[in-house]
Amino acid sequence: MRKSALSREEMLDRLLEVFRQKGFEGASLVDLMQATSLQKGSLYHHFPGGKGEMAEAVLAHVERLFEAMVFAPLREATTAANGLAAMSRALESYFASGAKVCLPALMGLGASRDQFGAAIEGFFERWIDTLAETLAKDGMPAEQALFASEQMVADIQGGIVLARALGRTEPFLRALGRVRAPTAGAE
Amino acid sequence: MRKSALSREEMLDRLLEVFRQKGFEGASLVDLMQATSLQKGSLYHHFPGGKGEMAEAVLAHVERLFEAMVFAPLREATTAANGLAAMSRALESYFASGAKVCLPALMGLGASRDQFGAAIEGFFERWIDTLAETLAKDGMPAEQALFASEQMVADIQGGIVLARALGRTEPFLRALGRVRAPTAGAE
DNA sequence: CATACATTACCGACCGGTCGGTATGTTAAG
DNA sequence: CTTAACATACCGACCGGTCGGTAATGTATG
Repeated sequence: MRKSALSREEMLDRLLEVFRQKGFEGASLVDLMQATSLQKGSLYHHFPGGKGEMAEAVLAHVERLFEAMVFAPLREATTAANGLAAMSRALESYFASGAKVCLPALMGLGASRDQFGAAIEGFFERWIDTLAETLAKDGMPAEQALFASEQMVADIQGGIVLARALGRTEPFLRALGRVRAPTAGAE
Repeated sequence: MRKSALSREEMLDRLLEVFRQKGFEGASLVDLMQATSLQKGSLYHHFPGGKGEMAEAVLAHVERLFEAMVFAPLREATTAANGLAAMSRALESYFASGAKVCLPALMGLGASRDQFGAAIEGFFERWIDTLAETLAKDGMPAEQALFASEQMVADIQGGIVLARALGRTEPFLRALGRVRAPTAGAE
């Protein structure tokens, strides 16, 4: 068997970057070829289902990344404050302080939601649930923890929207600050 | 002069709906033709600049809609609570309880940001500024009002992201509830 | 009132280019 | 010498955009 020039992880990383910058509809095969340094036939060798399969694989890749960078630290944290701090740190680097976009959010807003709804839904459900379990470590009642988690994720996603729209990173960084802060948040 | 079958407002409304559902890249001229019941040549008669000019006009249209439905009520409100309630009501209907998307946000996240950055930035800046002025009516210091406004808009936008991603309207409705609630929010 | 004319809305065929996708190799490592 | 990785030539469909033309309306003129 001939060895692959690019590991599958590396491939998914590069494809992810294209989808993040251009969205599903906006990303052309030429874009994906250039990003991976692969010709069309080679791309279809790895992803016989074409662009759709690439996006599906990339979404699963994003969920794995989050599992390692965000969800696991949340679960392993002994206190809610520690977990929130770890999440905040991870998000700041993954989203490049708000300059880069959340692919599941972008695809959820657009028409690609129809095709990839399950993966998108799973991603956010897992994020919110894991976060709620972390908040419950401080004794917060389950229902309240769920609402507070939903609010945090909404605040973060809105922070990304504003950061991108305004061309400034501060709205995102302030949203992260609110997540870390013990005072603000749910009543 | 021949009278137009569709008023320009009606035209922009229908184009807006297409861009909201498919995004800028995803909306094809055929889609836009079907939505307006106009042939290609007619569309180019009204928008010589093509799809780009249509999107530009639609963004301006959205800002006018918000001016009438959201900004004006905010300015005219005598108390912050009244203004927030009016905004909340307007947003719930405009976003169809979270089922429909915010076009400036969608375009800001995608690649179309490069082309329409100014309009997108203006929209959100105006929203946040108008909201901050409303909060200042209750005596909130200017800087704090600006941060609180930014948080509210972020929370709402995040609510839309989550509502779309999860296929449920509740995350958006709860975000609106937080905006209306006097207790929660900025510390 | 009639009619000529300018103006504008609208139409649909057509353009070159790019789209996503496929079929058929060629290369190289086990 | 099999098999996976990679490459290339090619396809029909669709893309955004252009263009020559037609139909309907307002206005100026007689």
